[in-house]
Amino acid sequence: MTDNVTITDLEGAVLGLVARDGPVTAYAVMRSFMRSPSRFWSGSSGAIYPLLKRIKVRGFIAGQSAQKGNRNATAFVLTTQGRDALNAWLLDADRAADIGFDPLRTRLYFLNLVSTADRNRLLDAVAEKTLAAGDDERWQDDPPPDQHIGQTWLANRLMWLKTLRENQ
Amino acid sequence: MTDNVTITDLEGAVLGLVARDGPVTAYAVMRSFMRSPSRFWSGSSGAIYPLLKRIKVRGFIAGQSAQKGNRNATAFVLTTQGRDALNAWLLDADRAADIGFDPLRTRLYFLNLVSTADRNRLLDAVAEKTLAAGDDERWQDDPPPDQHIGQTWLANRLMWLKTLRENQ
DNA sequence: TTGAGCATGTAAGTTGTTACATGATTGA
DNA sequence: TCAATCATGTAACAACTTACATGCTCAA
Repeated sequence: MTDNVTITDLEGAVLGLVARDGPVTAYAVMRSFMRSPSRFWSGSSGAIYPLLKRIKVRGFIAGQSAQKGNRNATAFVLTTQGRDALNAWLLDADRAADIGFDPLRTRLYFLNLVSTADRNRLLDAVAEKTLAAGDDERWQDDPPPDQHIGQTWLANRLMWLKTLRENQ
Repeated sequence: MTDNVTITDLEGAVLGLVARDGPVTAYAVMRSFMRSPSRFWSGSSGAIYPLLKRIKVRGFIAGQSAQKGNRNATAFVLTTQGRDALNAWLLDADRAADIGFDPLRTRLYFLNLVSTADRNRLLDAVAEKTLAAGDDERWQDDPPPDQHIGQTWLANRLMWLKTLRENQ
């Protein structure tokens, strides 16, 4: 695909970070993903550095020299083409409406293979961890509008867990 | 990792299908994933066939000859080791409690980069598609206990969408 | 008899993981 | 001064996607 408009979700999220956090170094991008509470966004250097190189070649970001003390680093900024690609990804309703990957939902489809006791133990453990996640620094660190996203998501998930637990 | 206990989520879901649907052919497993409403579970033959070979080598499934008319096929069944691996994956509370990948949630973190009008248009479009998904055959096909999972999930998601839309 | 769908794969390429390497900087 | 962490990568490997190939079966 030499499409030059289609990007992956990881690439979209990276462009979003570059757009939002201004000139950012590769390391800063990496840390942002590592701080994510989701394992899906591992943010390993082996994923981020080649990705950055990739989207730079495609013309979505540009590197500018960013001296920090005695050592020179490269900070990335969004280009006009990058802005277009980001917008297209961001407002793609088809992709945004997808149900994605949910490790609990996936397991639920097979959970009648274990005893009711095991099933309930799992649901209770997940509920406890979800509740505890609200106090996790990774959810607390975000600035106000972002923090709201995480908190409403968690609150909603707890409601779903309650529904699942009640309906046997 | 020659761990022989750790499996990926796709491998776990495949083991779950084999356990639940009894002796199944590779093609039947593939179709199950293709019927999934989530793009995450693409179920391409290039993913399923090598995976099946992989977990057979690891001793999690066994193939038995399943004649179908004039043509001979292989149907897979779960082994005792496969059952152990499935159980470990299924009841792993740490992994089950992860928030996974949510294409809407991911976009929300960057949605203040676009106009309020664009943001609202996206949320409305996603809400509409989510509502329509409930009538989708892929959500309707499932047998009673499974269908319930999908329907409560969708209902809950609509509530979250309403919350997001109301809070500006 | 022919096209749709059943059924089973493989090859090439892309993307990601894990693990390693290297060196600078900084606070205790 | 020394450990942590900043900072930037790469190499080997694993897993997945896309595209293709092949042949069977069955209903119209």
